[in-house]
Amino acid sequence: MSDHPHPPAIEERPDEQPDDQVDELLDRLRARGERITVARRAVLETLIAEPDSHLSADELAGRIHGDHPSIHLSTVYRTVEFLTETGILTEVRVGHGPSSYHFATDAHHHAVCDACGTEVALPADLFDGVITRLRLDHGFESDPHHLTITGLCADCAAARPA
Amino acid sequence: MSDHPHPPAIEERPDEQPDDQVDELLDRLRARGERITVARRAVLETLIAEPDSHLSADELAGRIHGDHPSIHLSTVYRTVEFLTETGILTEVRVGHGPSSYHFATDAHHHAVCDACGTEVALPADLFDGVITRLRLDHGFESDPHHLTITGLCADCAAARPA
DNA sequence: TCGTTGCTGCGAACGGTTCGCAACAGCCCC
DNA sequence: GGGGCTGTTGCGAACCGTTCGCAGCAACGA
Repeated sequence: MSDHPHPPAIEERPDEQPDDQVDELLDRLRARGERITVARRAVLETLIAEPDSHLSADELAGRIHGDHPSIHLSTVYRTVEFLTETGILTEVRVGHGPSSYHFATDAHHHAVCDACGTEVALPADLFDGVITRLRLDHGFESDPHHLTITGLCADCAAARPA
Repeated sequence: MSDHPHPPAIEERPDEQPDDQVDELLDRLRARGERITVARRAVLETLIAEPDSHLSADELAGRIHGDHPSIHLSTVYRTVEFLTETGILTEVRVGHGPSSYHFATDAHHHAVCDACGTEVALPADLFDGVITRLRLDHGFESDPHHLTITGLCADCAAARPA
């Protein structure tokens, strides 16, 4: 796999066609000696088709079933696990629910509401100070691109009586 | 301690006997009109007996079974849920494993290692800047006392090839 | 085109947690 | 201190997200 737990992001090319983006990612896999399979292509295509969403394995499988009814949920799990290890995807764990996945290019943090599950995207530099202190004081290495913090979103905080 | 949605911490009295601390917490429940039951007392006693640990529902049940073999695991789940809602306990979710619980008095954050699951306790003020920015920029209210951040602990970061 | 090897489909199993229900136990009131 | 109301418990089954084992298949190099 990689020589770094958090590989460099792929280049952003907003002018590129979705298919080209998928091919580019697949080329990266091929270059590493990984196999290109229908399931891997399908997962990438599905995520590229909904750029800003965070899909769970189950949601991915549901969408993929339209074009590829034979791709099994467990294959989706194995595929997202593989793509996460490879550094192409990032796993986001929200509360008690299922994990969801998005492209690792999409560098940002998340605030997840404990009450309603809403996710708020946060700027990538928000935790810079904290991460530096963690490293210096505790030797702890945090992924500077994908952290999740919990609390109450504006709506739920307002609705909740102090 | 604060004006935020999470209830005020109970007072710390290190000179107090464990039993007195339990009684004090139970008095708080009684004052709210909640019932005092064997299970609730047992959970509080067990957690007070191991002040710095973070026990899962299963671990709690295991310890409680020594004195109270009839207290069922599902009762422990319901009890910690109740005590968390009441503000006496805090739930800490680490990685893919089970939730664990500790007293809400014990204000600190956690860094959890993605690789080995080690928890590092972090100073309570570490996230102050981040929390302020979250509130001002996103209306998001985070619990300033109990956040969890993930990454690699010093050992695992060192063991992992660059 | 063939052989190797890794991926997939399938279903069963897993771990953590929740649920429904009848029996029980706290607490209030007399 | 004896009811009675009502919330809590014990129990087991169910649930949900996820993982696993295995046989068959398919991607890729030769």
